[in-house]
Amino acid sequence: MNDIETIRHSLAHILAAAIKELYGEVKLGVGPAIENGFYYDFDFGDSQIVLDDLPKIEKKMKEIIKRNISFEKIDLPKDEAKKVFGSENYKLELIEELNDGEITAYKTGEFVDLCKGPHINNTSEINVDGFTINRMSGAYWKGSEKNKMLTRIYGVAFANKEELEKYLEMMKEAEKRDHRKLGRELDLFHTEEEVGIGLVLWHPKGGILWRVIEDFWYKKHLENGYDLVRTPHIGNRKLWERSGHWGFYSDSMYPPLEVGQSLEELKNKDEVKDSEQFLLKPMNCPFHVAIYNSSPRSYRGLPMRWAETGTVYRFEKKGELSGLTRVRGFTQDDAHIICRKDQVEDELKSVIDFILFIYQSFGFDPSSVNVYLSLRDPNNKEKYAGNDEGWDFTESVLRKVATEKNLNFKEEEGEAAFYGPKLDFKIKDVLGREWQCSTLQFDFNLPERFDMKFTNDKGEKEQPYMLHRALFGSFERFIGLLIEHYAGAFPFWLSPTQIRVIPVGENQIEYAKEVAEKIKSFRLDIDMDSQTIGKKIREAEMQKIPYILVVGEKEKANGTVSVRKRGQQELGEMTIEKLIEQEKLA
RNA sequence: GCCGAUGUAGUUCAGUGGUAGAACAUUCCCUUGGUAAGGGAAAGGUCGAGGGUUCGAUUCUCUCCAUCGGCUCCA
Repeated sequence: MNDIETIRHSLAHILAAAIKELYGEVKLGVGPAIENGFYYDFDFGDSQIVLDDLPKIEKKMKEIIKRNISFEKIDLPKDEAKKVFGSENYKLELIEELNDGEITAYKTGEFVDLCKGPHINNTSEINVDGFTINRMSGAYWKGSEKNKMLTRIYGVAFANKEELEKYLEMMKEAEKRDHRKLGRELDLFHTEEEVGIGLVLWHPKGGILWRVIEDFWYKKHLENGYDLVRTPHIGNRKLWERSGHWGFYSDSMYPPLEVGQSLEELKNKDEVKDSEQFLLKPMNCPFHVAIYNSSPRSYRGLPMRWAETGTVYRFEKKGELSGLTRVRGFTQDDAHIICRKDQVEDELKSVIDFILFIYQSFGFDPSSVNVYLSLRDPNNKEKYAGNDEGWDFTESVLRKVATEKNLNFKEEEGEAAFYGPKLDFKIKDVLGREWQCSTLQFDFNLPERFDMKFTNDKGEKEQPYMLHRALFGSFERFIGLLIEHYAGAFPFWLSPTQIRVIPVGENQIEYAKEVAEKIKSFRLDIDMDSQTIGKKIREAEMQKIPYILVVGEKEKANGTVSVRKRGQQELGEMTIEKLIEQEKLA
């Protein structure tokens, strides 16, 4: 029995073989198995391929599979390999990087591919109904935008037709909980071109959702020893020059506001005199550093934990924008912790605890959150700020606390920020894409550039350690993922509308108002439409409101309500007091 | 930014080389109802934007814009 991974990888070879048979002059890139399927990169040269070509390719693959040809492994010395792949420039590039002795290829009929395996023995082991070729896109050779863009063809593959169909069905279901779709259906937010792409407009229901989350956030930060700070949306160019953003981050920043003339003068194209430039902040850090540097600091005052829900603006490339998960204006739930070396470990631990607490509070199972320890690229040390000693210490202390906190993390070399190592927490969206949310980062850059100091217990000036951290990452992204996580059916405490009162007929409207008055501490409304009860129930269910209170003549006479809980049948008739007690509403 | 796809009413979608239709939503009227759609009427669209071809373009074509899926990048 073959591993599905192996089948997927073998299918990638068959895809390449099919392309070779269909298009001849194509150059091969690479073709690995991936989650749920496989892909292969091709350079089609001058000829083009479009989406409509995919069925033809799939058909050719099935034809090849039915030939029952075997996968033969071939060991090749380097020179031999270069001969075999004579005109395949991408393959030759890969061969150059391999050591002699490691080079193997697999032969499937006439098709030979550079590959270390493993593979299935024969194409007959593949179920022709278990896969489909469904997508294509561009992809840079070796993942670098400096290289040529190849055409990547994707397939999804499973052991058999049933599993494939189950997967496709699952993806269709997943699309129903897409936050962009639910955002519209539940009237939470929208974006539009006239306002600006990547800039989110939060509707009343989205606004209250945000507010509830934000209130929770403030409360928990105050409980956890943070102080709150508040900083502006724009800052003088000089600040961003000093922080290094002007130099290193300029392609992600909105261009400067010219503040030497009025808008009127600008429109008249008047000459600018004595101009100052201000930039929209892409990060809050330099402002927090400025607060720190505004007065001399003592070791006794550390750690300082300064939190701010700071709205930042980044000029993301158009093709990178996506719903709430990737936008141009977003609010980070930011905090900076400035501390002594001997405090670093405890601070890290408490941030990790805080992060885990947040996930628990919003119903995310820790196993659904992937953790990454992002380290320096050891072969490319010169591109990082700070010194070896600092990096060695911070990388090892991050690893230590992550281990002690039993985080199931993956180490990734070369993924650190230029200014320091970090621990990243990523959540998958409905389409399986990972989005970085919580992050815990060291910064060697700003303390140095802004010459941050404190006086230690020996009376000497010392540079503090600076940690950046965000729990949600950004409100936008986190709420987007939260919408998908709950499929829009938020728990009671988060629901924009918690309770809807539905009078059966117009004779109960007054009573419905009395009921509403009794529970006005909750977020509720009354559906007074002159519609059938069925219609109004349907509407409330589609809006995913947790509790529906139906009041008719009977309830009015008894001083009760008929309760319907979201997604369930009736809970029955009861008094308001009973409902609150039974359902533990607060 | 790059590769591919898509763009018709608020939403989901039909449709056509002779200037557009449905359902739901909206407004009004009738209905006052008992747990997922009661009935009727009205209103709503420079068919993404701008060029080109044509007697005539929403339809064909080009450019641009936006959205979606990837790539790169990222909270």
